[in-house]
Amino acid sequence: MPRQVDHDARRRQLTEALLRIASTRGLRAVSMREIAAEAGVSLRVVQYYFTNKQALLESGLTELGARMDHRVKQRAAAAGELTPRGVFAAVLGTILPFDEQSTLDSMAWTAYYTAALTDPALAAVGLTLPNALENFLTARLTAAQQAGDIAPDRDPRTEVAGLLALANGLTSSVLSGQRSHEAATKIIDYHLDRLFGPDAV
Amino acid sequence: MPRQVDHDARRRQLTEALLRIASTRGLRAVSMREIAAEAGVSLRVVQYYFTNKQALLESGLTELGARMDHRVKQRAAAAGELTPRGVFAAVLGTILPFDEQSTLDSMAWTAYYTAALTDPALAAVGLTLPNALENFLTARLTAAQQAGDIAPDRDPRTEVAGLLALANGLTSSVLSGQRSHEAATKIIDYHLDRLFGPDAV
DNA sequence: CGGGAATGGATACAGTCGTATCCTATCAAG
DNA sequence: CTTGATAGGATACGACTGTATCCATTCCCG
Repeated sequence: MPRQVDHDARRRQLTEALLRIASTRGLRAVSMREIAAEAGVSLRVVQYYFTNKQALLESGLTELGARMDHRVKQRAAAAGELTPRGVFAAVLGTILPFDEQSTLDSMAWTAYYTAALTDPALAAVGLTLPNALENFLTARLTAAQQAGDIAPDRDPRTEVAGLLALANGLTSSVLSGQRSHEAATKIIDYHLDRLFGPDAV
Repeated sequence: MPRQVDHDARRRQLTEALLRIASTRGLRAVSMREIAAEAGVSLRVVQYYFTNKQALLESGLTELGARMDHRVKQRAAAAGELTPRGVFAAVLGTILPFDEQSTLDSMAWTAYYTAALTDPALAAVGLTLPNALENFLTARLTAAQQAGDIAPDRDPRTEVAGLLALANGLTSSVLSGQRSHEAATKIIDYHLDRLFGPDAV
């Protein structure tokens, strides 16, 4: 066995095992031993690379945020030159679970969100991405308004808050099987139509 | 000690203790012994009135649904004669946490919702109320459309789905402290204005 | 080439969990 | 007054939890 080990890779491996458990069986099924089994290592290894279970949990949340961030950028890049409406469609469309992996991540995200309601340490880590998203979109919408792309009587921050809440609520209903991904996308498109006007691209 | 005991009252007492724990410390903090301590009884009593922890959990979810149902009717009654818009304002306003008790219940509801994602038994119990709400509001909106209260090109079910998702998403952000109750109410009112027209009561 | 750090296997510890069992009061009915 | 069901206190069980410790490798560096 080598003495030199890529610690970051090891930690990533364990974090991914953690997220796999959390997204399929819930955060309550996450234990040190379960992570070890899922990652195919011994319990000692999990202890070796993470001082605490708490540290492990926070690492999982950070990884989830990074994945979401990466997905948004990937979507935006695939769409090429983006109109203001295109930016919103990309971001909100990325919040919705649209393939198996993003569905699993949304499950894990929901589990973390709930845990954060009664665990301040997780709340601090978990709120950074949503807040950043809201600020980013608000800035974009304010610029779009100054460019005349949306009506001047709209309040950008209120609009963005509503759209993000809508996307989150729709994610919930898609995860619980109440609605399909397509139905949720239609509802978002419908609201974007109302905001940007029906003939905006 | 009497031999005759009101079993329903006993079960309600225990269920309320369970919900108090779930809403303040999360479902993960709910154990048979914690419920006993919270209710001021012995562990044996909890076992005596509920065969399982699972039965206890399902009872908590049922009670949460009943509370929500009761609150909606109370609000609607307080508003007296209700316009179509009034019905929507009452229902959606009741979904949002608006006082301490409803905030606690929303916390517990969120915890249950997340648990239901990986626990089919809970999902069966938990989805009945949301589905009933959606059907009820869709019927109301369809009637309002036939009466000419909303534009004929709107799809009632899509509108209702969007509004319920919005209310749920706003509830999440209020619970996590991202937004105040007033800000959330404003966003809902704003969307109701767009649906019913700004001069509807 | 030998020693000390890096890595991880094996095991132990004190708690807590859900559940089961044993046993004792209490009270309604015969 | 006695009997038997009801109600609940006390305690035990095995499984699982997070964490700590002991010990054997392996490999880099002097």
